[in-house]
Amino acid sequence: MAKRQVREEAEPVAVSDAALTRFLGYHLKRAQTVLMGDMNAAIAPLGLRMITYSALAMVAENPGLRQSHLADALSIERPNLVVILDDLEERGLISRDRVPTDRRAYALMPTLAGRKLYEEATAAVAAHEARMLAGVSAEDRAAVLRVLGAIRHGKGGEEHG
Amino acid sequence: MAKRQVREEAEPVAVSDAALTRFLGYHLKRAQTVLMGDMNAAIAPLGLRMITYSALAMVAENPGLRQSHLADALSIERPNLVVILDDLEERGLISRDRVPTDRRAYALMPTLAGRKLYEEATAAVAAHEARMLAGVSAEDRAAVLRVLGAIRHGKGGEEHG
DNA sequence: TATAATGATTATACTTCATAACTAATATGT
DNA sequence: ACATATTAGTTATGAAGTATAATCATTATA
Repeated sequence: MAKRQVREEAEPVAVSDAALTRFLGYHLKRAQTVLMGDMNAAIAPLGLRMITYSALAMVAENPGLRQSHLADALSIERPNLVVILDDLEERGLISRDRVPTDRRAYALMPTLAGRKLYEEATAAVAAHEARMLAGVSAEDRAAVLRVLGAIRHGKGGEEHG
Repeated sequence: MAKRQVREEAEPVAVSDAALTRFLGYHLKRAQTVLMGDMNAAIAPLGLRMITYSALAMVAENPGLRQSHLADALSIERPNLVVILDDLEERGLISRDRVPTDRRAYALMPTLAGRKLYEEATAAVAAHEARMLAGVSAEDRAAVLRVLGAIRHGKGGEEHG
């Protein structure tokens, strides 16, 4: 019988992305996508996504927080936060308590179940990130934080503009 | 007169995000958002977005590329690539040439205008990234590439299943 | 006290990203 | 050769993320 042409798994076909790999932004975006997807998968069993976890974490660490302040802290729009908090509230993880001194506002409070799930999720995220960074030195991690901080806080981004 | 209660610009209200800042993923996402937005703004005057630029760059550096291979290389779905290429083609930056040996496929080719715009955009992106990373040492940049590579290629992400 | 501003919400639209289904062409199996 | 399956590209469509305008209740301001 003729030697079967092995082509089973659609071999990747060499495409040079040298033009893009010279940019840190390219690596940044791709790594971010991978990490985000991985993290979401890690806490999906707990019924959380990264954005939900982030909100829960902020409430747990800043009890009494207002929604507008949380939205600012997470850099998301207020309307989009509403549905996230609706989810957390419906599942009994946080409560929206009326603020006596300002009855327009809600003081966000974690429930006992919320605190518990927050601890579990934090452990899961930490464990997963530790695995992802297992082979990375402490120096390299520190370097990454320096660089990401520089990017985020716009070194030379908008001078006198 | 009473001392005017200065509250003009909605001062940020201290919210502790210490629970999240311990995770590299948090910094990664935020830095990525900032950098992406900045880069898009940098090449917007050329009528490009990062995804359009990336596609143009790949075509310019890999003339004759097929759409499916480009989609794989950019990690986007084929249907979503179509509209990107439609845009580039309508603007005369690339052409979809029929492949004689396989009349289903298109060989993507940059036009002269496409090459020229690619050069301009590359200069703009490079200049902008250089500014963003102005204060960052070469060692730190190398460290970032190591870490992002480790994340992207899943160190310990999915062993045996 | 009338007017403006704020906190939260609703409605909505736009963008991004993914899947299913379709057409045309090529590859495969008997 | 001919039926069947596969592939390249496209179309249609839906889900998720993100942003804006408008509204209601409440608080601040002139």
